[in-house]
Amino acid sequence: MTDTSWLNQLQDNGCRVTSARRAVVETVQGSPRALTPVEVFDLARQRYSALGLVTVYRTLEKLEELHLIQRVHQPHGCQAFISAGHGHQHLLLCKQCGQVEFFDGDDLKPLTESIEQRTGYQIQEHWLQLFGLCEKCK
Amino acid sequence: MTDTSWLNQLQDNGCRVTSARRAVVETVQGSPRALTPVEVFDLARQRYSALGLVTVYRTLEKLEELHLIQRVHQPHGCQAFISAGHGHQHLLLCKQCGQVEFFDGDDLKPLTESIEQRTGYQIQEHWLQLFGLCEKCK
DNA sequence: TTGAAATTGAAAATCAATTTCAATAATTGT
DNA sequence: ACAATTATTGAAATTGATTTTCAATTTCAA
Repeated sequence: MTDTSWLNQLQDNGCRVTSARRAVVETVQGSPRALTPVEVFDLARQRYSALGLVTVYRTLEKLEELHLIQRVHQPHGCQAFISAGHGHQHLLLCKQCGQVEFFDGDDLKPLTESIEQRTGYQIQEHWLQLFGLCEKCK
Repeated sequence: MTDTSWLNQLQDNGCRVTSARRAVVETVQGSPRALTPVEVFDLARQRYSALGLVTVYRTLEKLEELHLIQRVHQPHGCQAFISAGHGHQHLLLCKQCGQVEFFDGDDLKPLTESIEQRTGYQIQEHWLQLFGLCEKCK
């Protein structure tokens, strides 16, 4: 998915394409790591120096609504965003460099069914995240 | 694990046992749901009305350090705490009433090994959470 | 019982996130 | 191209959560 397509999607949802949004979109889109709003702000200002932090928050909110980005939960904090995976995916995070990757192929059916049996719960969703070292960092 | 034992563990780690801490400990210990600092504050003041919110934050911090409680991450927020499970466990959360349960029996080895092969990552930890409806709520 | 040291709550400070608002910029229809 | 409409902007003010500071109090070991 390219920058243009993100901007197009924003446009298709009644948003206008502006320099501020372009800067935020290009920054988040091009990052292999999850970025906090302030990190996005600092990086995106290299592209558009008049950018305000408030606009970063607002743009991230819109991008999240459109499922173009998603929040990343970590032991240290949960304010960071990464461009979203497609469909149902799980996260793989490098504890060293912060790189985020997605993987699918989760065959959790047997596990969830056994838990449903054991606990009486009706399971609707699951979150799975793996933490480790990426190829470069290990 | 009983209240006394939590207080004993605090004491063993150089802390003093006070009315404020007793109120916080008893509140968090007895809750089937994850509680935010403010929720702990409101509930614990029923036991010790002079309690201050700052002390709640400080006590929760100590209890987390001793692994007696743990933070619960949810889509809506990540500020809530629940008494910790023993050993490596996973969370099962009721989306209706907020009840938290633990389960183990995670057989994720095959999955993580396959991901290591596929991605080149060296996986060190994993987080698994299931969301659904508990027996009463479904 | 006493005295040192930890703990307390209130107030102030910090930090993140949201709201308000007048000025500006992007689109639409002409 | 142009004006009119409407969304978007950044700054400032606001809110809300968490942390720090500090003098008074409480715990506990001797």
